[in-house]
Amino acid sequence: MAVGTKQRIVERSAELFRRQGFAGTGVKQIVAEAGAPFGSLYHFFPGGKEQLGEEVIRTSGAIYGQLIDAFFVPGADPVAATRNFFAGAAQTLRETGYADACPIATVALEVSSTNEPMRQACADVFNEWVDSAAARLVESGLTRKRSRALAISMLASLEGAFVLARALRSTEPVEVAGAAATDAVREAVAKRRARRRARG
Amino acid sequence: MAVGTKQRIVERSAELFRRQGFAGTGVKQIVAEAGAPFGSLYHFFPGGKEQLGEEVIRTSGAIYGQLIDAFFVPGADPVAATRNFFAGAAQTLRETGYADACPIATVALEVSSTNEPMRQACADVFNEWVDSAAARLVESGLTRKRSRALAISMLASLEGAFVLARALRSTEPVEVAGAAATDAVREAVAKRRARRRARG
DNA sequence: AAAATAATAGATAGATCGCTCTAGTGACTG
DNA sequence: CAGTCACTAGAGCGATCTATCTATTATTTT
Repeated sequence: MAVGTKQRIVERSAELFRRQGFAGTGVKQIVAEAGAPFGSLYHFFPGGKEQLGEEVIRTSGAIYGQLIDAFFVPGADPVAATRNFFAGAAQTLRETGYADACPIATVALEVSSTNEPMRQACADVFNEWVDSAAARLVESGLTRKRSRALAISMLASLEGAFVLARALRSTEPVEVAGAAATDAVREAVAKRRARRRARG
Repeated sequence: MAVGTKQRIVERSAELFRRQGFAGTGVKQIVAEAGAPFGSLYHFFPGGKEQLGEEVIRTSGAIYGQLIDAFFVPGADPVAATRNFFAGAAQTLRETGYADACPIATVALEVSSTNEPMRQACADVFNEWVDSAAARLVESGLTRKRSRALAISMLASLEGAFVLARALRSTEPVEVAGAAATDAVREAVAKRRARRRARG
């Protein structure tokens, strides 16, 4: 087979979950769109829909984490990275008819108060993203504390902009939030440089 | 009756939708928790679950809009308002076990690609919030353009912080995003004052 | 080649979904 | 006092939900 059945199931589920949510997506729809036999879903995921959901969150989270890493390359300018990342997110939104934004946010809000294993999976993914982005900011000379705060602030801006953009069918929130995030990174880096100059 | 059946249905639905989503909440659960007869739901909402959902979004949106207005009072300091609003949001999160954040964000992400009337309702609510907050920033001396951008940026930060906070079960994102938003408002107001001094 | 394992295939169970329907109650109104 | 209308009350319908079950076909191992 070209692409494994399990992988097709996970990929289709990821698309459907992010667009219409976890509860709003039926297993019948998943196997139908994945071109997979119904029995195969429970062969690969004995834990049923919940196990599939958790695996989809972690897989999608890892892929999106790689996307973040691709922009925030070690040694590169974090200001440009921030600007480019938000611009890319806006472009993806337009190209997919405002469907593909954050791969896990829709599910995260659904399960945070109702499903502990899946909530934990979302939390792990968010923590990985924050830690990864913060690590790059540390490399740019910011303190650990400042880097973490900036990474959280940027991610929050991005996630919130996605919520607004999808509902409003406009990329304006992503562009505005991107500009604000870029400014924040620029100022943080500039302050750090100024402090170093004063000391050195 | 102390509180009307229709109102009880809307209030319970609002709580359930924001916590477990629209698709994840059954009409049987709503009437059971509202202590309402099943038939009454379809008496008050002939359009069924979708009509109820749309009304819940608009009602909850209006209530939360009043909350925003209560902080951003005309003539008051927008910097303090921003700080206090985020602090209040963090407190509510803690007090409700990270359940009550934005009243419509969960539903907004679920329906944005699947249900046009409900998506439009969410869009209307978000636009009202932005316009309302932006109007107060204009009164603080900012340009219309700058006010709108700042309002969108603040709302995006808040919404995204809610997503992270609920999944991580921590108010850190709300506190960090609140500090960043407060800084942004302070700087915007300061710049405006500086420009006025230079001209005057 | 035989045996064991992996994956496919789909019928079907049992519960729950949103919703319709009829019947009944209680409070105003002519 | 009869009639009307808003609301209550819940049985039950067809559809759909997740999950299990048996049976069959590929693939790998011995």
